[in-house]
Amino acid sequence: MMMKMEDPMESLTSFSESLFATSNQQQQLGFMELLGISGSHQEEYYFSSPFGSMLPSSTTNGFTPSMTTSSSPAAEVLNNGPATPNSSSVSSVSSGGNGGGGGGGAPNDHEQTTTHCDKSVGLGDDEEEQHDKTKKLLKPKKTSEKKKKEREPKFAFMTKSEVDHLEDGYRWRKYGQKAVKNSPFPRSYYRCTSASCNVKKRVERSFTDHSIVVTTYEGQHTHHSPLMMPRPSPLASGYSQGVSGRIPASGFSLQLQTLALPPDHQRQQFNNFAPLNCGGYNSIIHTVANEPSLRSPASSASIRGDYGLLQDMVPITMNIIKDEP
DNA sequence: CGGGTTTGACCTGCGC
DNA sequence: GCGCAGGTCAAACCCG
Repeated sequence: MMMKMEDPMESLTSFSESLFATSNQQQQLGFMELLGISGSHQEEYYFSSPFGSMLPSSTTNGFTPSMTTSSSPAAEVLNNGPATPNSSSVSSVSSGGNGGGGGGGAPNDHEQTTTHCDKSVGLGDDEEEQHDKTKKLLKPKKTSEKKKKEREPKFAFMTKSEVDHLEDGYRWRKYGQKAVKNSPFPRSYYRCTSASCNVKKRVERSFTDHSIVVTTYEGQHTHHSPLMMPRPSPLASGYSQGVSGRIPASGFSLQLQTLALPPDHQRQQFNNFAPLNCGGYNSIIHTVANEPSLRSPASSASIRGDYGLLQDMVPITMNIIKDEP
């Protein structure tokens, strides 16, 4: 739909600028706030991972992640850093535009059951017809709903990772996959498994830099992260402990590839990625080494528990994001 | 058996 | 109006 490829460099610039422009206005937003509580016209936010070579260190001093206050339906996008030849670029954006797709009007699982309609009415004689009707019955709902479904705020991350589906503390159910034009990588669609939660997310890889995963969240979780709840899961427990007992209202974590940058750069970039760690939300970014062994859940758990490192790297308070002009 | 994934078909919006 | 691309559905399949 409105996905358009743009010049990576240009995108990065505009993206960064938009971020800077709004950083002062959205200084203390937590991740979930960014996710769900956004300005009425803020529809999609893009964060570029502070890790990896995505962001040139030269830009980090100014790159203050924040929401874009793009008033246009399609927040302009991203990019990525010129630091490496493989810098990715993500295109993007859409304002959720379509919202619609088949069944489009049924973002929620429970709503999907709306097959209510008259599946039983006027059943066809044969299966084919029945099947056909079943599908067509979805239409009334769609059309009956407002023309333009309210657009959920979106929030995108660019993450340098070898795994497509990054662990973020929530449980997701994949409900679709689609080939993306101009990209050899398919886009996957996930929906939060929680019944009353209609948060969705799209996961796709940057076709310019295969190592970068673009995750776009849409909606707002109406529940706590399953992984944050007391469970006999090493990962969950490790994480909980990792945050020093502070169970986030909305946990969020990302497994990111470690940087091949000096500690100072890591710190700086991490700080610049403050939104994940601000507003009182203990959103955490994890660094995961390239070693496959470290990408296993167990390993991730161990890393999660190592909040010391994160703490060392990331101040709980949002210093950077608060940087005044 | 329940829950998650795969996949082909369908629907919608948009650009031409 | 048509075609394209994105988004979603849901049956079939897979797996623990």
